[in-house]
Amino acid sequence: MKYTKATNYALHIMAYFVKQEGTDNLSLQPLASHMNISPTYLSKILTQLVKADLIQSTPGANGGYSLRKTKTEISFYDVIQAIEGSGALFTCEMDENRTCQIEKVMQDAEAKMVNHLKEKRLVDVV
Amino acid sequence: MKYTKATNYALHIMAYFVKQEGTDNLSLQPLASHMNISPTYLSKILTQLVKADLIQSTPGANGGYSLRKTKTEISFYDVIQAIEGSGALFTCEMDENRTCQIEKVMQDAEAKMVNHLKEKRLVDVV
DNA sequence: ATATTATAGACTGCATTTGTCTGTAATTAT
DNA sequence: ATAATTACAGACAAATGCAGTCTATAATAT
Repeated sequence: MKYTKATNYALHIMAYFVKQEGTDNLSLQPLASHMNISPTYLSKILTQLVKADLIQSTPGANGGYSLRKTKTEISFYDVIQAIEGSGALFTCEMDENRTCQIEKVMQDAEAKMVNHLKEKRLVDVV
Repeated sequence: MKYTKATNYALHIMAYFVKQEGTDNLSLQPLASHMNISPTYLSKILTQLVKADLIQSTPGANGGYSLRKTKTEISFYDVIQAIEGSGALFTCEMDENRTCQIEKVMQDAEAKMVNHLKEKRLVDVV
């Protein structure tokens, strides 16, 4: 059980946006070189971040990507959720009808982690 | 990102051991029927729990499986670790040399969850 | 010895992740 | 208008990991 590589990329991408704050839009090609992944694959990750409304894209010459919210507004959880989706870490496969005590404990544990990820913002890593 | 079904089974198996406390060894076939999975697959899960020293097995007639520690000693984390291994939830794929701030935040978040799972014992679910 | 139990490892099928390839759409500069 | 520049979308393929089966082997009690 582990977060995907795509999530790893997404977090680093977002951190990079923060570092480049104030400069022009970042466009796909240079960003791909910097991240050392192929432009088309990077594009798919960026599109997910766009759909989650964390960054915005503008096509055409002088276009590119830029942050949509401030670095204090965007939490780690926002970025992770944009890539991983919002599925629960554990869902009981048995006892589907009555409430499962095991599931309850697991959900409490997950909540502890999620709270931390919601509190941590992009600004905290730069 | 989600815990595997095997982990789900393992937690339920361990809870069942607690419920059956004081009775004879549980053997594979009946346990498989109760869990509604195939004996061979169940066997693989149980073997992992044996290797993690959470249960013990005795072959031969009247053999079977039984708890190795008390229900107050065995934590959720012990069981999960037995199946999932002890890998980190997030490891930075970049910045392998210098310390990665993103990784640090993720590890802190994971620690919050792990602490909860270490505090919760089998006895808490029955 | 024989029945009963667990153990080990090879193997298959399936789902997901990680990419690539190709083409399309939108915007801007000239 | 047209060309250059940019992002977007979807089909596709390879690799990985998970779920589960099959078959054979080892250990123990009676």
